[in-house]
Amino acid sequence: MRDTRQRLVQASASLLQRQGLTGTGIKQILAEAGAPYSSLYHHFPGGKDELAAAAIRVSGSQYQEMVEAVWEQAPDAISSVAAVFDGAAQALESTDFAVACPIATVALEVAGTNERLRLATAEVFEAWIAAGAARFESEGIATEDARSLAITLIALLEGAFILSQSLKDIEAVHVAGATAIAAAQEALGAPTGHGRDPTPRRS
Amino acid sequence: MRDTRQRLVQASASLLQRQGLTGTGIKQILAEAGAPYSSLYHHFPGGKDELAAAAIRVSGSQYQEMVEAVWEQAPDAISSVAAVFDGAAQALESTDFAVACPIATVALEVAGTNERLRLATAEVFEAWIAAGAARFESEGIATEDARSLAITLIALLEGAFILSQSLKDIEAVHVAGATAIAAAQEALGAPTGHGRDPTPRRS
DNA sequence: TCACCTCTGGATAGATCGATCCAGTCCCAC
DNA sequence: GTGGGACTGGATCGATCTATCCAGAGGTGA
Repeated sequence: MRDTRQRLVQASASLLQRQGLTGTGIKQILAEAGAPYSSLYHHFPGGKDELAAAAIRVSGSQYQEMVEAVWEQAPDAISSVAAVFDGAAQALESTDFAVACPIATVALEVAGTNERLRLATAEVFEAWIAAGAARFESEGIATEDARSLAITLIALLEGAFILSQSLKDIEAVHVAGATAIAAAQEALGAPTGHGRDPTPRRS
Repeated sequence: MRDTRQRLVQASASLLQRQGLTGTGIKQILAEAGAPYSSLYHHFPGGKDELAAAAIRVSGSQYQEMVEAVWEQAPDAISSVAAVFDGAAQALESTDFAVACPIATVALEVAGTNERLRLATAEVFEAWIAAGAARFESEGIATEDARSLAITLIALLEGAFILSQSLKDIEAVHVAGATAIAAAQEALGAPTGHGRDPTPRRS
């Protein structure tokens, strides 16, 4: 078994997303990965922290790749924004609100308590912002506006995830998606006509 | 000491905000509150869960009151939105990014693992949404649009908190605040002139 | 004063936490 | 085949976790 390291990282990523850092025990990770203690400390001498840092970075870039794949299937930037929020809503529903942001829970947990892991989450968010900003720049939006738009969209998505997961209702994701589309349209200088119903119902 | 119960709730609220649920131990709460084990289980026979539920509800309504106080000091709705985001940014900076949303960390932690506490966080968010919607309705916005606007603003604030706390930078709160103002202006049917610089710099 | 109830004080139980340890297995180079 | 590094298996450690337990302090009403 050469992929023990990879299984440890994937098991950690999955459990961290659902239970957070302090809510996930080493034994649980080992059980899910089917690995003994010694494998963990062989591959990650730094223990839980080092494993969690790797899991954060891996799941962060996996999520980014998934979003980019969705993005590229839409014909234009506005449709891409809509597709990302629709996809997020669908993922929430089909997993009973278990699958949302892979790192948000951990990010909040470690922000004031674990500088090493805080930096790992910051790297992921900064990569997401940079990727989004690059997309919007290529649409002709000025550099600073592109960055601001990317931040706005990520904030809307993250905030909607919190509300949707707590309320067990995808309403917030749809509402935030409509706002995201409006913000993108304005930044792109598009006509003010709304592409979507701005007041979706509660599900 | 008749206020032991209250001290327990306040200590829990403070620690839960900063460390989350599983990151906060009973002993730490008792130490901060200056209370023995038996007091906790006397006032909260349900143990940690019951105490946490009380803390979530109390800190949720305290935060709501604080936001409403800021809201009412501004001359109009748009200024109120700006004041809330400015106040949030100031609170983050002055506490080294420790004080943001009182319940977001716990909300994400318990969403899929603890139904009782999930319901407590859902109550708080629903109360915030209802309060915001009522404000916007009184400004002449249609019921459903008012609710959607409230959800959008809360999502923007929560998402910006995650980014700001992880990146240790208030940029996201300022950017989200600008988007929130634009969304409120559009819902209010205001002229499309922007009240604020839409592309704030990084701090 | 005495009985009673609320609340406090702190020891302790039983489980689980992250981490360490070392013997053993596997595989590749030589 | 044989030596050696990479990796696994699992017992075990001390700390910490939540929760329970009961004796006692303090105030109140009869």
